[in-house]
Amino acid sequence: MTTKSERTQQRIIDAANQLFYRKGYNRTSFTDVVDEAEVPRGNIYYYFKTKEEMLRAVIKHRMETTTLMLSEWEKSIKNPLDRLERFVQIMYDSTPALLRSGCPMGSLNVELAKDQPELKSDAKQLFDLFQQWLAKQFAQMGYPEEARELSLELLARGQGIIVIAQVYQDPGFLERGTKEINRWLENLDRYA
Amino acid sequence: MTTKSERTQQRIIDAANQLFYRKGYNRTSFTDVVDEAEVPRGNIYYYFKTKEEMLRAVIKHRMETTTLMLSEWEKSIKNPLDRLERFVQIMYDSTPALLRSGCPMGSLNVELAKDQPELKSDAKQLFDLFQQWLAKQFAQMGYPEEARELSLELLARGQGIIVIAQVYQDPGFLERGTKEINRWLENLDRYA
DNA sequence: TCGTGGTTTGGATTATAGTCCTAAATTTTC
DNA sequence: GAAAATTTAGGACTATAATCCAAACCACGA
Repeated sequence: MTTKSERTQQRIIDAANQLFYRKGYNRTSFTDVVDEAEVPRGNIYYYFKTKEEMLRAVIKHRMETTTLMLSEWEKSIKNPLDRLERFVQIMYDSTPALLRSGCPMGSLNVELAKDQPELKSDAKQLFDLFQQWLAKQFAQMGYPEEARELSLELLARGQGIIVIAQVYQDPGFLERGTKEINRWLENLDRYA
Repeated sequence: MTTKSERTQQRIIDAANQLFYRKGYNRTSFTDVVDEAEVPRGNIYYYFKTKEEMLRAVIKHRMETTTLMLSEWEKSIKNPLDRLERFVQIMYDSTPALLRSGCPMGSLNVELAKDQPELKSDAKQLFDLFQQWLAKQFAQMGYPEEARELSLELLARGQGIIVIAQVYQDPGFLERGTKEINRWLENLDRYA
């Protein structure tokens, strides 16, 4: 059972998570978070002394939900190809959000890579998490040597497609892009 | 011959251009620009009343230098394949800057796409400029129908590679990525 | 019941950002 | 070379951000 205080903290994290995604980390103010979470102004400092602390909590939260998601995929999907395609599918499923705010992981990293090295290294963990999971799938598919490189290539393809789809507000590009990735994955699987 | 005032304005634009790239638009303050350009605090407002105006001037400046660069490539390089590969080469040549601050065009668009729609549409022009030039080359190469799609795909590949190379601080990934793009372009050319 | 630690408030405080103003200096124009 | 326009210069002003504080509140065990 969760205490009221825990629930408040979670509300703050959820609000910050959303705002950091929609507005970016630097353009999100404490006031924004306080309003969104419906927490009285001063109270937020009881939970997070600084904005950086808040970001770390948000990243931790994303790490947890992502870890859960990936392990569920691993449990419910037996075939590595299908798992990789499941990954591609969340891209497609998230079209509206991606067109509006870009990739939550990519845009955060791009933002923090500018001049905020400590925070950047925190955000990078999110990439690591996906990268390692993807590499595992490629390895199981029959590419143990190339697994890391293939996982990076898959991530790069995803990032590129999302950036362009967002710039041109073009859901079709995202759709064609994900289909093309699937073709590539299926070929890899076939000739493994 | 340029007047002193014109040179001052240019110094401001250059300083802002660099800072927007290195620190991002939102995290760059007037104070930063003033310091970098070595212009007295109040003077900058004689040239740019608002920060947005300054960004627009920076984008205009980038548009001009890019236009010049592309038209010079067009003049000095006859073959569309070679022109496309010249484009890929600036990516490779810019490795240190890309690892530090990402793609100047991509990161600006990603930043402004969050919640700053008017500025975003200005930044998009930079993509349009490259996109149209690239499409022209693909058309000349023998793909008039697919030119736009191919140009978007080339841009997407570039963006993806840069993001991943930056996240992992991996110049090798950038090098392998650009080589792979060249292979792709050469195949397109061969079977046009 | 009381008190003590955790929690809640809202406003106060400080820093920084963006913007404006006005007077002096300089350049341009006649 | 004087008047007019442009440019310089530094500080003042306002808004907004992050952060802090101290009093009030509440829950629960002694």
